[in-house]
Amino acid sequence: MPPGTPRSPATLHDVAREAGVSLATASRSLNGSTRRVNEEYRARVVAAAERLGYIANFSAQAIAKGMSPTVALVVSDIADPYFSSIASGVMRGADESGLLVTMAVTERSAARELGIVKSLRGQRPRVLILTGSRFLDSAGEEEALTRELAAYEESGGRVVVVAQQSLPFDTVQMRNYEGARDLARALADRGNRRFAAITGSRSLLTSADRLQGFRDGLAESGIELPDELVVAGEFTRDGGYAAAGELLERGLDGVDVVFAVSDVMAIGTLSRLRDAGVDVPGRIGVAGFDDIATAADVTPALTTVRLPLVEMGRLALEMALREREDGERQVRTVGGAVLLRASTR
Amino acid sequence: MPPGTPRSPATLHDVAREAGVSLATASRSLNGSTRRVNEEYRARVVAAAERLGYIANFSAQAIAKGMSPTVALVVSDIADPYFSSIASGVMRGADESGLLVTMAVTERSAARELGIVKSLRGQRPRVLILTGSRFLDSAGEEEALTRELAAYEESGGRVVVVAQQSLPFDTVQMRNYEGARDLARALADRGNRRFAAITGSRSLLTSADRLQGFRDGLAESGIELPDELVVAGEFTRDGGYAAAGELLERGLDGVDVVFAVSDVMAIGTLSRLRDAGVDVPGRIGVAGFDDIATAADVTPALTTVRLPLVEMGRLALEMALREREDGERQVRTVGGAVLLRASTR
DNA sequence: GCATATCCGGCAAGCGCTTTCCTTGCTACG
DNA sequence: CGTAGCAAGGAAAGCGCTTGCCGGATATGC
Repeated sequence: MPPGTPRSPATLHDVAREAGVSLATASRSLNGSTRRVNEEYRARVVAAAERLGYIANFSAQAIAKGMSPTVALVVSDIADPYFSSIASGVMRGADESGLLVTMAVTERSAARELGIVKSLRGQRPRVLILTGSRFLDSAGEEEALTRELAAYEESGGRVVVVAQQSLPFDTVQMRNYEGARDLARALADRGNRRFAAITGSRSLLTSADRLQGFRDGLAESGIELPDELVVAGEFTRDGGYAAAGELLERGLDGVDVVFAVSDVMAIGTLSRLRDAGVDVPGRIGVAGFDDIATAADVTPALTTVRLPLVEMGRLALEMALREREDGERQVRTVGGAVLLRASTR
Repeated sequence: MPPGTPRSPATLHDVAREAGVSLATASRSLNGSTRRVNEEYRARVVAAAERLGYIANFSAQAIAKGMSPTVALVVSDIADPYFSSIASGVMRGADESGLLVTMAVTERSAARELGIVKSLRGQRPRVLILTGSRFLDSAGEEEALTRELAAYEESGGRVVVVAQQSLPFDTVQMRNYEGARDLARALADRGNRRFAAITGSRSLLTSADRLQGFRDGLAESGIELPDELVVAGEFTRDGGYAAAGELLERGLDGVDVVFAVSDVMAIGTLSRLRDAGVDVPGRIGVAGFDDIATAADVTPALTTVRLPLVEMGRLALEMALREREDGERQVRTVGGAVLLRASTR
């Protein structure tokens, strides 16, 4: 055999031969089974496996068992701290359960999301976790996605969606509306009177809910959020930066606080205001939503609504792994805690 | 069949039957092959697949081909923006090449890293990308890891390590030493004279290189970095925060700039100083390394050394996918550009 | 002491694909 | 018109593993 020829890794077959037992016994010894195997054999097999550096071929196991020990995770953008925190929770949980995580990125496109789900299904993962907001206006894709996910569950998989109440599957849901409303109340209580808002695309559910909550919270104090002071941008740092610029052009005189529907956007806003030489919170305050890790580290520290992102990821996985009681859809809701920090007064 | 029975997804077999062709023809039509198949048949197969919602079973393909169309990515911590940026680049590249990404987290433990690599090998991925710094003092694990990786390459896989010059595999390397040296020069040129430093664990290669580069850069201007002003902490935001506290206790009088060996640590430092009421950069400046996304968004904006993180991830994957010319080890080096921002004077 | 139950190896049949090899039906050429 | 050459479909042999079933050996009951 010429050097450089891929020497394939030891197979179970090799191990069985080396240990002088049958394939079946080797399999049962190494990879778990309901059946017990005599300790003496077991030891021999384990030793042989060790000697040969045997590592079970997941694909083969997957195919023999009809399902692979992996969880598929779909996020909008892994570089976004919101998603990377959730992913972190999922991965930690997966590790504890001996599952591999395969991840894919939608780049916030409903079409890509659908394609990704289809291709992930090719893996026959045990669990599929979907995070990232639904769009109000992508009904076509959404229906196709629902069909795809339903078919996947039908074939024995489990899907959990994080933060998208609109899909008929197990859900980890966050109180977007309530959190934003509480934030508005807290801000109003502190004497802030005029507000502006920066939202994601109007069709983004999460964004819309938060905005509505904020609006309603203000309304309780008789405060109105004027439409001309609500500007939409991409649901990213740069989107926040750009939207803040737009707001600046429209004139922010007399506005006490700008509410951005996510921390990432709020941080963009903060930067835009800083670049314009606007003092925060002296001249104007900024508030966000999510409490991503850096929210506490920007200056001034960002007022926001804390979401337990890492735990949400973990929770999603737990729900997926739990035996379903009675075919009922599970919905777990996590709340947000208002965190008043230095970026508002 | 009672409802709720997992109805397994359509197999290639089903498609072949539906289309009235053989398994072989169906396979060749759908999943690519060197052999051509008559257009009429092809169309029939494709139509049948569409009708049945057929999705190829990756595991089965993997097992038949001996290798699965996935790239395994190992990072220290996905919630860390440094890693999530690299991961983002890898995932984008993978998507373009039709590969799935499976990811695992070492939590900065060499032992866990080894375990993870072993378990990932079970997937028989085409590519394995390792990011995260090596440790100087984990020789045992490192040797075992090298053996494991070598065996993996032997069996046809490709490994690329990012930022760890010490492993004998294809490498995307960054100029840690030079970047830090250039930063030191730039800072000294601007008239800064007294420095302190915050590093990761002393045994962390990346950290050590950056510190040494910084030292040597200062030395060119005849400036010394006193040992008592170098404090080590965890390679995280909290580590930076804690280390800065330690530095504060030791007394920072007269120090012009604190250099933290990573932006994440620098941001912790910034927060610690802010909490202590120390004006940055008025009383003291802070500099980091990496240029993670938020570096520009903290206030004051962080002086740092820019590394093209996303591109590094993408590059790593490209290298792995490129045919190896002649068994030679490839090393690609990316440089860092000094970015003087508001956090230093 | 015999029948029955229990334990545990091993055999072999898959799991869903790819790919080699065989076969058939053409085209091309002398 | 005969034969070599080629294109393309199909049969079947795996790929590495799990697991239902069989059967020999040992334990248990009357």
